[in-house]
Amino acid sequence: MEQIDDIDLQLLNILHDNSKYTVKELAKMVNLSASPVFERIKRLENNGYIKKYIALLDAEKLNRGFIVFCNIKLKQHDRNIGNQFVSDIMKIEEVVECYNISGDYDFLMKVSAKDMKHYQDFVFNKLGSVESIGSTQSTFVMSEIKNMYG
Amino acid sequence: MEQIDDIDLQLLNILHDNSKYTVKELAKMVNLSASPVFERIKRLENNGYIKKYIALLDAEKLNRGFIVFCNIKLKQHDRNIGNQFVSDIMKIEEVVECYNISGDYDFLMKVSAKDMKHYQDFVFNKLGSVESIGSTQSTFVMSEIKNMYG
DNA sequence: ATATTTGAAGAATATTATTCTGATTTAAAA
DNA sequence: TTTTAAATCAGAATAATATTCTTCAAATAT
Repeated sequence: MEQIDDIDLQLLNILHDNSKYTVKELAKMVNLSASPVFERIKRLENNGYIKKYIALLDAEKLNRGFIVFCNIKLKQHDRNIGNQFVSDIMKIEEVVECYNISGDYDFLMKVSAKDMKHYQDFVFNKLGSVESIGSTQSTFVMSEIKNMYG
Repeated sequence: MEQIDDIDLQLLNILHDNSKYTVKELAKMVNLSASPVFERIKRLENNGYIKKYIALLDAEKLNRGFIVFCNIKLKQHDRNIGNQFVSDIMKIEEVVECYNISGDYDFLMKVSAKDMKHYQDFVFNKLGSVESIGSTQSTFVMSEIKNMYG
């Protein structure tokens, strides 16, 4: 098991916010030359500290700016129903995140839609055809205050 | 206002999942040569469809694998209290997302901690010193089912 | 039908990533 | 403390990629 030091952490924090810096720029930021920085990043990638690199898109421009947190209660709590739910949810593009949670509900989903009409259509037509769902409860996002990924 | 076509959408979807492809690789995927692909990506960046590029890190390896959704009710609903809350929350590193929501609570926060002990410490010491908070309710994530960003 | 615009391909160039070598430091062992 | 070995670094050399530029073809408008 590899150990990481303070410079590795600096690099991770920088890349988490912006992965387009050149190694030369990163080197200047952490007071090293390019080659050790390059090697450190490769090591962090190979050891799994960095999982992947992605582009963040503008949800509003892509007609996905209407965010809803949707709580789900299953009909029954056996493994088959649970697996069926997970399998169904995976195929629905509006569901961008889904968690198995504690509390009154079984799952919490983050849903990304164009607008209320689109969300209504999603609930009726998409969720409506997922047999394993017992009940749902929608919490609408009025504004995004903080997002360390966005 | 720029219009985007099907090839642009393909590029956006690819880059949203993996931004490390070379333009040559992307060109092959969308059946174009490198230069038009390069120009399309620059256009998508300049027009704001692509907001930024980031590295996704392994939360578990960085001692942040314990996820909790924390609902917040404010003491009062005036602008000062709200602004104070937002300002305070911005400084707390465990809060990775925060939304102003409809329903019984005012805000929904996604909190990222090392473990239950760390979360308890977060609630008592960090949230405990945010004066604007009236009450909280914690929903624990038992497992992550789907994450289009992770 | 002709001019104009748009978008693409391919070559040329610039920049950056990646590798390699030698030097320096650090840590451990004698 | 001295010696040895293992890491880590800097800087040069090379390879790969991004970026620019020119030309050409297709679509659209005149």
